[in-house]
Amino acid sequence: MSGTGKRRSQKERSAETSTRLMNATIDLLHDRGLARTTTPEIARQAGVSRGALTHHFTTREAIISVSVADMLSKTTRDLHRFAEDFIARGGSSDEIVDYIWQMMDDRLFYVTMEYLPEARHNPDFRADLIPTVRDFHAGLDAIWTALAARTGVDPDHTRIVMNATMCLVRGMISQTVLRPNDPAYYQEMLAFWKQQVRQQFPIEAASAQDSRRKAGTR
Amino acid sequence: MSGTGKRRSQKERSAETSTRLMNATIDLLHDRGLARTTTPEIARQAGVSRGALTHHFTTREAIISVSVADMLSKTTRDLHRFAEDFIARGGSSDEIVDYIWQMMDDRLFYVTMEYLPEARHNPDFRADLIPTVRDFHAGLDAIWTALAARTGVDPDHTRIVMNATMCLVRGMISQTVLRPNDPAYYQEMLAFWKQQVRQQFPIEAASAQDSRRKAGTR
DNA sequence: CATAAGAAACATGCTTGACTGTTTGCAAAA
DNA sequence: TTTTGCAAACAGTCAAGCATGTTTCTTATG
Repeated sequence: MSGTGKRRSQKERSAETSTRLMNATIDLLHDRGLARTTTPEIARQAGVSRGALTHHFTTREAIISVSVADMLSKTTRDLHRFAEDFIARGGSSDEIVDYIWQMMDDRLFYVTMEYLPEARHNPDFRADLIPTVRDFHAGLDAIWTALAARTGVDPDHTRIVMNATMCLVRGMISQTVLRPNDPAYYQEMLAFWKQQVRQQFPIEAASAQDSRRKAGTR
Repeated sequence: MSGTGKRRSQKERSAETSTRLMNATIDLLHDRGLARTTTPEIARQAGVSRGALTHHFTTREAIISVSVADMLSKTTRDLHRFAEDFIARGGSSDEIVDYIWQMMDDRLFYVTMEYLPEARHNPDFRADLIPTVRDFHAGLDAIWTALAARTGVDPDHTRIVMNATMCLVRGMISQTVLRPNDPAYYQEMLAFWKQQVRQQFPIEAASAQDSRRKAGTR
């Protein structure tokens, strides 16, 4: 695939196998659930032997934990990129809500729903995750803090709105499980929420001229 | 416990064993998670033999499905009782938010988080649950519809606020897994949300004299 | 009302299958 | 040649489902 030639260094081989295994793990978590994400299944999905898996990851819990942390840190990188861009051009609160929804709906929270119960009952697993989750929230903070500074809104209040937004979106994605195939329902709720958030940042007309939206809302 | 060698009818025996098994199942789901809710463990927790379990429930999936449905329908009954009372005395929107939070935080959504991933990947299991969930939402509707009628707010808009409230609370409970031991955080967010909801039902100061008990729902 | 037949509730043990962690074997890179 | 990356076989565990045995209740009948 991406191999520049036939000869690859050990590091290259190792890195590619690890990556394949981690990607396979996330794919399986998303597509088939944690219970069905077994080590033989991961190896099959990654196209390597189970021996290769045990060579790179000592235990099932380890590969899952590492894969999830990897996914989260990638998402955090994206988040920081978005934050930079958002700050540079002075984006709207609507955009933030849309971005968060897209991000969470694009596998992130579905995968989260898979490991969250395990994290609740397994202290080691939970301890592994918490630092990564903290980084992720720092990325979120960067965005909302910028919005707060620009609109002169109390940062503490902004943080509440931010967290409420995250919770709302989490709950919405949860609901898709038992209420699927109803995009209009979720778009309507998002529209309502965007309006609520707008009310929290009233002076936003400052940079109203560049209200070009990338993500079309309904 | 209660029956010390007393002669009980078959139906009584059967019913008690079933109940014990279903309660044990919910307890285990909450305390140890779906993966650890095995049939031997359920039997042990219920204080009956595994044979008794297989006698009453053909398969593991069955006992879990039935137990969850039972829990949901109990919650729905409570909800209807609350609705009746709420309508009778013309309660406030704050009360609804508090009630929902209490209800969800009191095991309901923790247990839900356990089976939701399974429901996502298992169509039979999901199909079993959907009708019960629909009943539950009907109970919710009863409350909010009463509030809408009293305050003269558009029912469709009210439904959006209701659903947003449910989603918010779901997301909040999800967050408790990786952000535990911070009740102030959640109370602050609830306070914010109660204020938002209040704004949606502005005329609420009116007294509760014109609330009729019978004519409301159904 | 006594009791025996039968049904329902419950208990115990066995079989199968699958998964996890480990060890041994082997080829390619260093 | 040594080390590293990977493959394949192995051993231990445990749950799920099933089948057969045992107790408790119900009821039909004399």
